[in-house]
Amino acid sequence: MKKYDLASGANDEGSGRRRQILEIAAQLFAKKGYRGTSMRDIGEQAGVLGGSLYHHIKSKDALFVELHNAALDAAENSIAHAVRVQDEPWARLAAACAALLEIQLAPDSLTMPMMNDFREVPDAVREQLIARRDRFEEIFRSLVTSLPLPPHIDRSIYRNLLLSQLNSASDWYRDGRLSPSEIAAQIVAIFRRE
Amino acid sequence: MKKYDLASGANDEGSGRRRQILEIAAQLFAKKGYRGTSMRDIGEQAGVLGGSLYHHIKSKDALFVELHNAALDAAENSIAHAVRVQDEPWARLAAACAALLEIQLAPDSLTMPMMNDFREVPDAVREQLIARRDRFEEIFRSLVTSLPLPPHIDRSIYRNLLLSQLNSASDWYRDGRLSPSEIAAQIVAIFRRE
DNA sequence: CCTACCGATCGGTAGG
DNA sequence: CCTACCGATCGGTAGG
Repeated sequence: MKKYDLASGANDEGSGRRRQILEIAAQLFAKKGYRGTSMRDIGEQAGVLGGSLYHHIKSKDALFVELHNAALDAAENSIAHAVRVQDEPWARLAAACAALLEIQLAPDSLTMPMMNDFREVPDAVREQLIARRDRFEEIFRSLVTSLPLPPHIDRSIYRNLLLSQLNSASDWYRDGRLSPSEIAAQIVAIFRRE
Repeated sequence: MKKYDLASGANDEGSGRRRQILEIAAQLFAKKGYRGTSMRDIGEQAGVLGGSLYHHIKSKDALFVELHNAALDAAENSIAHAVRVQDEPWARLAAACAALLEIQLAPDSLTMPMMNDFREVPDAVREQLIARRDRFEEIFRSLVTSLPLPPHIDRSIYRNLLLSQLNSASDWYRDGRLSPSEIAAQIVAIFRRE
């Protein structure tokens, strides 16, 4: 328990510093990727040398996994809350998409690096990431199952297409034009096919 | 001219070897990413030491850019050919999607690494990649412009969604179940909204 | 294509 | 949190 609880801890002084470091790391990982971000980069942003970070974290790998899990935890909570107040299947899906996109597209958020760049990560890390992501995707499996879709639509493909849509939105999104929830509305309008 | 012509060259002996190295590099970059692939990795697959590769290529950066451009050249050619025999706007889009997916999902192809992991690449490389990709996307801009879409659909968003769909298909695609063209049909069925 | 090497950078640690 | 360092690995090169 509280394995991925970034907000609080037994020791408030140490935890504030730790959380600050996690936020910096999340931003750098999101911007430069796992391999493109060195511990010295993170230290520089935090105002310390790279080696000093190891007082707060165990390893670069563990840091990355923790951030990834925290992001998915936050997304799950936000989605569960958004879906709870909706009854109609399409409305539930729309609420989930908007909640996820809101998190994915938030700048400077702890929850940004829900990454797809599983390629550049060590094997041991990738296994953990994939296991967590698979659990996360269960939410969408269930939401898609409830949808009244024509029989010629493959729901497995449909779900994967929808998820990759939501995950890669940050690749092309530039804020100013449309808000995350407007993007979500466009996605659902397409996927709703009406 | 013939800057990205991987198939032929003035010297057939040297070119065969070079092409082999490019194919190996493409597979490794696609699997492990730019930073996750070392010149020594590529050399190992080719049966030589890393340093020996520099007889055939100028630098890792140049190699990566060349592969990326070659992939987009091949995709453009394939798409242009597939679209040419179609008249109806939706049929043209469907043909383009199928052609692109066929390339994206082909295993062990030179043309695989049409990547999204622009994050982990040096700035100078990323600029070239993005410039080439923007040119590539013009095809889809034109295809989407011709589509009879309801007015509440934003065509810019629509195009980005479609492209990110096609680009990230390789993340979740597992062959055996559906063929690339069947995936393309599913995508178009959704985006066609009918 | 290899030997032999370069300067740089990496994740991480000991000891204070 | 720093100093000082480790072994490993990186892209790349000279010279043959």
